Amino acid sequence: MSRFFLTTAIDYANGDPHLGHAYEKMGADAIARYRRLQGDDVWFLIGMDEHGQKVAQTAAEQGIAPADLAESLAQRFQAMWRRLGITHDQFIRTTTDAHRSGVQELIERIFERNPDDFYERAYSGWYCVGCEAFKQDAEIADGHCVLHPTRTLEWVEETNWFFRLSRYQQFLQDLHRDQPEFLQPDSRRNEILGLLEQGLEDISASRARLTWGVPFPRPVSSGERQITYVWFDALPNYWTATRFPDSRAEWPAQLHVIGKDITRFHAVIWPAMLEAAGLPLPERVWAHGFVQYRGERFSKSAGARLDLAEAIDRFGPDAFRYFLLREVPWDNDGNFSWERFEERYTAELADGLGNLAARSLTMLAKYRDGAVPAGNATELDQQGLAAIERYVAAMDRLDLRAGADVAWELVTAANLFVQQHAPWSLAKAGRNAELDNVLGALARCLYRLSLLTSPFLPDTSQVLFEAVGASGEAASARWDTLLDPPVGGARSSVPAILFPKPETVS
RNA sequence: GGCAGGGUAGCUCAGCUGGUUAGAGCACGGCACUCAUAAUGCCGGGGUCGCGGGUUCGAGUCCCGCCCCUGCUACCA
Repeated sequence: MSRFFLTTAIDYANGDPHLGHAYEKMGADAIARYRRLQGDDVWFLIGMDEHGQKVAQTAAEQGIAPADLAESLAQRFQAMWRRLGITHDQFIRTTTDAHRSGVQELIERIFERNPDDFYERAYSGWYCVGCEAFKQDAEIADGHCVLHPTRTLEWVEETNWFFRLSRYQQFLQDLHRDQPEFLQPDSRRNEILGLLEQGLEDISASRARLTWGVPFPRPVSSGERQITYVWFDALPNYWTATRFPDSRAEWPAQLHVIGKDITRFHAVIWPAMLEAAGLPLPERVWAHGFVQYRGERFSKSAGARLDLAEAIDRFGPDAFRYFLLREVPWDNDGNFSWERFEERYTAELADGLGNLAARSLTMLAKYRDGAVPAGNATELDQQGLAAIERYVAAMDRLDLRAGADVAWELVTAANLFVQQHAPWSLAKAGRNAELDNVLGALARCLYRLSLLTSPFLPDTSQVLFEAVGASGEAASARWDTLLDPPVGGARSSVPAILFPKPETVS
């Protein structure tokens, strides 16, 4: 049994959870569930980034304290993750004392081990008083902040702490060249290699004008105390999480699941920080793509057009998880559309897995009164074992879609198996031994499917598991039971329809 | 602009080092079956493989040019 510590990006406490947030959590959760099935000792970390000027501003607009805004959003995010069946073990919040002290400790470690890595330097730029933040060229139009066109931008200089990121260029180039598995998929790795070719600039580690964040542990030479800038506040959460009193996480993490937009921070800045602090690097960073809606990326505004809670309610959390993980490739962008959702729901869930379960379990009830016969191994068992191998290969390389594909190929194989053996004919002819073989094989196949589908359809998986007469939790079943599912002699039952057709619903 | 990756059936995509009539799933049309959520199985229609050249006995697969799409091009979480 090996440890598997995985994380997702912490979500910014500046708005409600939307499809983009949910997609990442569902994918990471599928991986967590798969690793547990494999017998790993999993620790799954999720959380929220609650500092920064935007949070302070949004809170001010709402007339509440930043801490209250963070608290209310943390509740909303956690409620959403419960609704989706996300099985995280820890929910970190960057405003907690443990995180704040952890950040300061990490910074001190760098000061101690590599004193030259932090230095004071003037940072200058166009400062918008309305935003209380420095603006980049892209955010400036006609010499004014695009969000506050009536205000005047000021050219401001401040002295703050810088981190000597440039010193780690060679280290990072070696890392990405020698360990291609560190950052996946390859498309993202290539981008980072290209970026590194251009050379690295040092980055701010503190800011004078920030108000809402972790105090930087050392003052600048003028004596002023500043606030830790985003990189050194947010990224360390993966490490500080392991130091919470109630955490069983152990550094380093095996996997960071992130969105492709923050690849650079995780593939460049974070490894450099860890190296500077003398800490081991995470084993792997996976940058997933985005779910698009009518060709546009999900964001706060797009979230308003597709309400996440309503989308989940339409077919339920299992179907929602399944659809997104099967429709959107985990290494690239994909599209969300109700048309595709309905197609997949009908073809794959209702007519595919759902109907296979219904016909198999009904025949067990009708012909054997629910007593699952042992029977001999059949070609369906062979196909099941072959599917398991391909499933493991796909899931181990984090190809969630391919993993689901394998499970549904087994569904197709089982339907063909039923058609070819026509159990109804065997029953009429009184060919009982043959009928036992067929029904036993179907029960074992459903057992296998219940485990293979559990990362995608956790609730349905459990229903299926119990329906074939297995006892306990599908989620904690031993993986080796897939070789010879322990259902012979068990009592099966016919559950309610797993995936009702839309017209049946209303 | 530079770098990277793509443009293959209505849709989503496979097609390794060039080689028999270009494949899968979904959708669509017909047939069979009845255990099942009119579900399942079988058969079938459907593609100038972005455009134009070139190399070759032979190119979706290699080379050149062009068109289009996507990503990256650092202080946004």
